[in-house]
Amino acid sequence: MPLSKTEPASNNLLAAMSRKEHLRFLSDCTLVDLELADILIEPGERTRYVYFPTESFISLITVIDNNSCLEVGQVGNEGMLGISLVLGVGVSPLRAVVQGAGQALRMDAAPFQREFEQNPVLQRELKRYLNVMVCQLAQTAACTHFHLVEARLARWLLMTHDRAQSDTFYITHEFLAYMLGVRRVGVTNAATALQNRNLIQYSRGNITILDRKGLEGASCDCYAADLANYSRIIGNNLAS
Amino acid sequence: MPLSKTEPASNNLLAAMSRKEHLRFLSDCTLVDLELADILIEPGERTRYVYFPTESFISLITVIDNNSCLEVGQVGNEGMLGISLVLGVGVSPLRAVVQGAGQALRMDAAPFQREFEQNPVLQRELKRYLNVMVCQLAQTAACTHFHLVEARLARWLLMTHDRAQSDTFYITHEFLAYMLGVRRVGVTNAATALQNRNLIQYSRGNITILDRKGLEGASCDCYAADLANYSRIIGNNLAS
DNA sequence: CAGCTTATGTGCGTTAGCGTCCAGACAGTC
DNA sequence: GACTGTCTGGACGCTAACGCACATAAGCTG
Repeated sequence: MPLSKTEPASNNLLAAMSRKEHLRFLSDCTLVDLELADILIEPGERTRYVYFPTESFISLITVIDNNSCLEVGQVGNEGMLGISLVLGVGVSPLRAVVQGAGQALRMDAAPFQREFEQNPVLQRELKRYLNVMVCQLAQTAACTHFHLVEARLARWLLMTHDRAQSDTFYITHEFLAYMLGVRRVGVTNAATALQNRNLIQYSRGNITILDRKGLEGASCDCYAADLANYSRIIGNNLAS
Repeated sequence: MPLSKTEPASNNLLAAMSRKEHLRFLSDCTLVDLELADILIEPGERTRYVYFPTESFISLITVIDNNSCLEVGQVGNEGMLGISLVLGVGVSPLRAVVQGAGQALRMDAAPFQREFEQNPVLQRELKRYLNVMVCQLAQTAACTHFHLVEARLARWLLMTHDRAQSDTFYITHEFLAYMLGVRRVGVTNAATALQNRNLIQYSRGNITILDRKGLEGASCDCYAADLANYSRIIGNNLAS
């Protein structure tokens, strides 16, 4: 599918390029629709495509002991899936699952690598972005270990809210449990607590953020730390 | 201190360079002695030096909530401290603490970046190494969350054994607790269990690995997974 | 509207790890 | 040989999260 001319699909990583570079880059991209729960890559698989979400967003998940899962990162229109190609490595260590349906720009790995080699602006952006991911990974490792499920859930909701481009999104407790690496019941309890405080409202998978400020208070500081890292390294305004 | 001519100090990342490149690289390095428990950098500080351990090794630690700590990586003679310079970012997200005293090659950040720009072999090595670190970070995040202290301790001992170049090294339970993000008593219990199984022997901080194979059995699979990642990406033989 | 599937809520007993305190035990020092 | 600081071991009650099983409830399908 050629890139639609009517859609002003945007991804922050590409925004810094000159108009000319940007157009050339887009000419190698395909605009695809990502569907909820699609698995874009599994650990150990070769990276065939890179994705630049425009409306969609993606969870990066570590799989351990053959079944336990833990989300260790998210990719929205601020980022890119397949970043390890920047390091010349074409095998993913993580599972990537579509968390929010929508469009994304997709490019084959080979042209992406060629483009990356010869585009200093893109290099700068992607290297910084990768650094942000590394910081988030470290933060998440500690957060997952030290913080209570309720605070971690609040953080997750905030991160997702930033990427969902909407106050409402679809995610069941079951799936959330799989992201946070806890029991479904643990999520239900934490979610009930947040709902009782009128911070969120949910029903059968449809979650609405009612009180963002309140959620920020309920979240651990990791959310704020991530944002601070992002703006220090990339220097823009992901925060609403 | 100029580089001693008698010491065949070696670091795996530099080994792939040609002899000429290697010598030029070393001419910009200083051979330094790292002392146990030295803090080489704190989160948020600028990277003034990069270090290539030859005999020494270093722990990378996430600091969260102003006091909680968690080790998320180790740097021995297979690696480098200051790797984020590869991404053009000169601020460390982590604390780096000397875990094993000994020598390391140190270089100022500026000449390192110049050298990196113009040395494709070094680029390839360091990019791959960074990829290994990212994989380990993700692995550690999940391991820390899902695995029991005893298994995590065994993993830590194995990782350290690989880098200590000796069956005996110095680390108190107190310090170990700080690495693993648990109570000192938690470490004592786990260590006692391992000692009772004749896998290790310790006294007042001096730990000796008695039965490496046994330790591998007591460890979670994360140790093996890390090794597999390392050899897949870098392709050498860190494993004993 | 009947029946099914999916999502959420509740209620057990169990457990790993926590925070805290204190007791022993070893090693170096005066 | 007594003193002191450091390291290790054990005990206490506490709590977050676990595993499991079952009960409601909301939407979809026929």
